[in-house]
Amino acid sequence: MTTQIRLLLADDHPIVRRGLRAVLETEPDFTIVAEAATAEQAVSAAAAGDVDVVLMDLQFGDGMSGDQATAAILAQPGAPRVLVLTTYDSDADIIAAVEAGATGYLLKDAPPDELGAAVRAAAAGRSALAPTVAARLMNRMRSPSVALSRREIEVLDLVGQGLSNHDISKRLYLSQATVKSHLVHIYAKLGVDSRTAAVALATEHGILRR
Amino acid sequence: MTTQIRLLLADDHPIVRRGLRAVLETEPDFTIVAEAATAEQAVSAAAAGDVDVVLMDLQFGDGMSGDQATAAILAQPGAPRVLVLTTYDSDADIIAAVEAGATGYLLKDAPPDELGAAVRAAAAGRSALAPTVAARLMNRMRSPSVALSRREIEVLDLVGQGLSNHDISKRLYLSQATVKSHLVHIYAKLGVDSRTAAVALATEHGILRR
DNA sequence: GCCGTCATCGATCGAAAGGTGGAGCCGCGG
DNA sequence: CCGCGGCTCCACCTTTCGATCGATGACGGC
Repeated sequence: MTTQIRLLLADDHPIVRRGLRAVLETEPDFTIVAEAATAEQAVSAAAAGDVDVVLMDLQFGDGMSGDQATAAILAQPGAPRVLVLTTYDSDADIIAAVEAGATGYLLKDAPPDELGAAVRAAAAGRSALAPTVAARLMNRMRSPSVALSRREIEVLDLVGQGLSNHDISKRLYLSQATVKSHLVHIYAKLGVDSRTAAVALATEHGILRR
Repeated sequence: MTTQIRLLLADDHPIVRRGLRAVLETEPDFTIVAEAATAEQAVSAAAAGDVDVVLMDLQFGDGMSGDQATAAILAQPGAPRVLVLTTYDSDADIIAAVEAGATGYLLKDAPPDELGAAVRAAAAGRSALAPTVAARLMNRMRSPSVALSRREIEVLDLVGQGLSNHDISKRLYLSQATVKSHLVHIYAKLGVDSRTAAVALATEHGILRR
């Protein structure tokens, strides 16, 4: 017989927690030891120690985000595995979660049996990725990793807010020449030739927050 | 004693349906008569007739959207009430649902007891709005409703994808003059003076999809 | 010390975008 | 019927942006 897998559910939606509980409790080898409605609660519950796998949502209403909580949990000795379970699959979310050390990444529209399989995989240290997520990761590996510098992101963010070069130069205490220079570098790195295209691509790739 | 309230759950996430079922079945006067995993299923299930309240998600993976399904359901004689239950609260989603004739609008992070109260309110024909949703509606009433025409939205959408005026004119089989003309009107309606600012504002207000 | 990256600034020039004003067509409703 | 709003187009002008050169200093790794 297999050993029991002890689970922690971290999601800010009570309804989702109830649904997960209903789905997972039908499996005899799963035990739900705790629930967390905030990322902070998840971190302290995981620190208590008697957890094998954390089912972690990425979006919490306020406070710490799911990927931050994931990193905090995994930073502790004897940390459990973290299986990210979220509604949508933006590039930024995925890479943030993977970088934080998540063992797997599932979407909430996954069928229940797939969920159980992913939990067992995570408990065994194997990674479980939803197909669309895997595809996105491959995509990211193939494309030359677009690494903008901090300053460039700062400029591009203001561009995305609709500011002109002149506005940006005042906001950042720069000359317009510098702003333009940053933009030239940004365009080169992203392979585009206009501010709107740069913003569109950066948003799509999760470099910018909406 | 009160009469039974017959419910239809429409959500593409199995986990959410399980959670809703778990939460709502504890109420003695609720009966869940059907579930729907797509908007189309929801429409046909509601057409069957033995439903009082539909709990409707707005985001479905593909096919018909929740607000379209809401409109389709309410178009039929003897239609049930539709209570929208969704994860997030963009302006566009809210107005689309309200215009489609939804009786109430709840967020999934609502506590379970609030959900029960909203269902009873909907069954009685009273409307139930989450506080943040109500606030947004008030906000929209106050601010001059920024109604862009279909063509203007089409143009603005392409602008948001990073296309130049020339690209847009070719894509829509227009002259650049026409594109510029649409943009001038867009800027006037939104109170901005650049394409990036227009895209930023429109995205923020939910006029554009990300 | 040298090299690469980042950040800063400058000048110039053509292209794109924005501002202004006008015009014709069509459908819908008072 | 006639006005109004949406959609289409045109011309002219100003401003902004992007492209292409260039340059300097700071910082860190090899």
